Amino acid sequence: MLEPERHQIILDALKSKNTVKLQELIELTNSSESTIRRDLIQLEQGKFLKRVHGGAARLQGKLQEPSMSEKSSKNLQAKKAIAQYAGSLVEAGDCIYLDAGSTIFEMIPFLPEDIVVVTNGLMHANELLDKKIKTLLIGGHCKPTTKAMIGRGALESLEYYRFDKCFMGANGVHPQFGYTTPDPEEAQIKQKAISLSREAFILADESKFSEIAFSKIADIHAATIITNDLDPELKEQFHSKTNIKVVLA
Amino acid sequence: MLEPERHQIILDALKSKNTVKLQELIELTNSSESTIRRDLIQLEQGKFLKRVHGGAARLQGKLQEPSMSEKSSKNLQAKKAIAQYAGSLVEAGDCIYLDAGSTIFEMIPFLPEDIVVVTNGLMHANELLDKKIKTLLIGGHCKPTTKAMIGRGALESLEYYRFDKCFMGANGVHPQFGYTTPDPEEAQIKQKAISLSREAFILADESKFSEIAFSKIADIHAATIITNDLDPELKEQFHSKTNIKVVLA
DNA sequence: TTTAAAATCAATCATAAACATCCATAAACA
DNA sequence: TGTTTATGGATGTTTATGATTGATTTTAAA
Repeated sequence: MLEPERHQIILDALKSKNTVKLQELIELTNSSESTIRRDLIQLEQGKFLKRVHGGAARLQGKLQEPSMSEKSSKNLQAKKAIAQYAGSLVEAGDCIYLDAGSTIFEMIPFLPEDIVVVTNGLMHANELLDKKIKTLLIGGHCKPTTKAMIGRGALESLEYYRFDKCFMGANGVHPQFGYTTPDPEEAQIKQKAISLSREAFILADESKFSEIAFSKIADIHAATIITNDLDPELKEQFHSKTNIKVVLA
Repeated sequence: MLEPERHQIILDALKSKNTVKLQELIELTNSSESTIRRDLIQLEQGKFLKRVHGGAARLQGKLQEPSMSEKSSKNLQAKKAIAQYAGSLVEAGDCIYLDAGSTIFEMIPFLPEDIVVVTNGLMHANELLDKKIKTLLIGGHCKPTTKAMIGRGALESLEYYRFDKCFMGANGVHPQFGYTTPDPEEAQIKQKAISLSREAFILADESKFSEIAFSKIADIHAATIITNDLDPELKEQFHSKTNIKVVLA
């Protein structure tokens, strides 16, 4: 078994639980104790986990802000369905904003070619260019974890644009403040982009969102949530109490 | 079996899984161990995959650069020597500008960590982030071919910055207008960045540049050309007629 | 709290696999 | 024809791995 394979198995094991025992990893990978130990040392040096007596523990920081590659392996099926539906909403000639995030990333294959896209996602811009789509990237400071453009420069760059539609990942909505993004700078960008757009769409690939979670967005702007599996009762609550529409992909 | 065919098989194998063993590739392609090894070295240089002990692994940030990777490995050798020298000129604490281009791209591994980099290259920003370097990307329109940021927005983004040093690719110098970049917008960015920098360095990986080619830059700003193999006579002409310095890597 | 047993750890070593390098051959090229 | 290029094999060298050793930590009983 190759080293990256083992490392992936170890990291995957830490996704479901907070800690993992050395013996478990030995069985999972069919490797010797020595090898696992060496792997753990490497992964700890790379700041992927913390070694503890008897095994390894997940890092706190990584949990709050999972990287795009980790997220993209999860729920890919549901994500794609939602992304495809969202992509179908974009019409030729549109000028749209795409938020930096793994769910939005999945939209790109389903976009029509004859549009203009503004984004703050480095990876997104790269993918869009490969799809021959006219792409503008807002400037600013690059966030290492999510490869998203943030900061004062990014906010100012946004000022120049107006969008027909904007598409946001749902993970950025906070119950109290309107966003769950750990980074307030990234949240600012989201909010600004929504305010510059005629229509706002939020892609929720996991149905574990609550009514209150979106209330702040509703205050700011009319928005539509696109999801795949929503409790009908919750959906009714949305309709009656907020100006947020909910559609199923 | 032809080389492009093998390369495609290798890359296809990595599409379905994260890693592939050398032995698998030998069977898949009916080639020898040596050949596969050479292929993997090439593909790694082209940033298509990462070589690991026992085989190859898919790159995490799946940013691929078909335009840059097609360069021959010969040029790459000379390019790296120049890039390494250029990188050694950067000191901790510097704020530098990196032009979008394959030569400049090679500098990145040789940069110290404790610096701030502003760039207009999408791929450059991605690579810099992976090297834990604080990175700012100027906004604007993304050019599909070179993945460079250009246009009005990019120019305006630049206004905010001042650089200790800037590094430019030599292919952008025009005999008459000072630049050979086919795209005048890209040339504008170069010129602007140079004017914002205390020192300007031009990396010439091919010695087929002429005196006149740099005259316009000399008019604008003092600059240093870094190259590997320069005709001594030509070098003398530079010294006597322009304010451009020439150094060998 | 002290002590002993068990578990886990770090360090070392031998081995087999993988590696880079070199060289010979054959094909493509000029 | 001579030259370059791609390939496959042979070579020592390096690396990853698993086992072994003794040191350290945890656990639990006295």
